[in-house]
Amino acid sequence: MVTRLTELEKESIDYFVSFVQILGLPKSIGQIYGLMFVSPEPLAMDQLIERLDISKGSASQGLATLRGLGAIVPSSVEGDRREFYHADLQVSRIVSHFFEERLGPRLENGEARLSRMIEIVNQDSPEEGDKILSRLTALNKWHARGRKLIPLIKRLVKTPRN
Amino acid sequence: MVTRLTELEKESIDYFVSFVQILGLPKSIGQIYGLMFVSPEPLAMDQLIERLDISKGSASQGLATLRGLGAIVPSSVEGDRREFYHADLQVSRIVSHFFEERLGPRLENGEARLSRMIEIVNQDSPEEGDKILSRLTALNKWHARGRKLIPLIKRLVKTPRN
DNA sequence: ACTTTTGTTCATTTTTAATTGAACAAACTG
DNA sequence: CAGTTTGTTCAATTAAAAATGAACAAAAGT
Repeated sequence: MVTRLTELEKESIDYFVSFVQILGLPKSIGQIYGLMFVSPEPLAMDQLIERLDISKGSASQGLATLRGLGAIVPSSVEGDRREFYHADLQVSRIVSHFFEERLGPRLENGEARLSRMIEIVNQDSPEEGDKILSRLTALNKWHARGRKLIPLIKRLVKTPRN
Repeated sequence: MVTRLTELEKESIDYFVSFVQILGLPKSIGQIYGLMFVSPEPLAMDQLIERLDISKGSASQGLATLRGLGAIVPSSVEGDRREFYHADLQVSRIVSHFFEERLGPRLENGEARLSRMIEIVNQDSPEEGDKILSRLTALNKWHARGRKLIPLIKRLVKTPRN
């Protein structure tokens, strides 16, 4: 890193880097968000590039992703042509996005595959397939639970009570 | 793949490969579990190697991980020295393990880092740090929620009601 | 009109993670 | 006890993901 980062910034960056990695997002996104999170003023892309010592490409891509997540908000600065951003406190957006975009489609895809499997067992070997069928049925229940889990998590994650 | 797999096996393997990838586990683990899931008889390591066309190393490592997760159960076959395994239906184990081993430690680590950050702000800039401090406090609430979320998910995932 | 600033895109490079297979160890076999 | 079978470990290879930076485009300034 070219420009020295404060202790606070370093901590925040590390914090969010490890956070986004849980969700399988690239490190650079954590760095960007981490720096913005503790920055009182909004930041522009070239500031990120310099302070985090990342490439233009990573910065541009990272900002695009964070914008897409709603995790950062564009904010213009008087007399400056650049686009500035500040962190949106709604970390919930990132988490919600994760569950909606990542888990949701997989659940659906999984359910399709699952019915196909049940069909196969029923057609090909309805006799000896008992054991397998019960396993597949068990899996099916999992999907039902998964479907319940998502809105539940989203609610927990969104409501800022207590 | 050397030995031809049935349609059912292929579907199951694909299903679990994409499942374990959500959790960030290697593909080979999904393959192994997927094949076992639809296998009426328990399977030994060399059968996995042959049917899935994976290496000894992957098979051994994969089995070790699945054993560690409690996702497969050793079961001996009369008159055969090899170690056989069958899939444990408790998929919950895998999910629980994920939340306990992966999320838990990160939460703790995150909390430590968070208090450090709050300390830094209080020491270095108790005046102008108001904004940042409120952000950090917001984050703290997130940890509280995360802590609540884990047992909640584990309960949902474990109880086989409905 | 042309020069500069700001930002995006994407082919290449770098980094990271998973897989392989040879070497080894332990347990059985005859 | 020599040979075989079964399984683990780990250095080297391969494959997948992320980061880089040059080329390009769009808007602004002069």
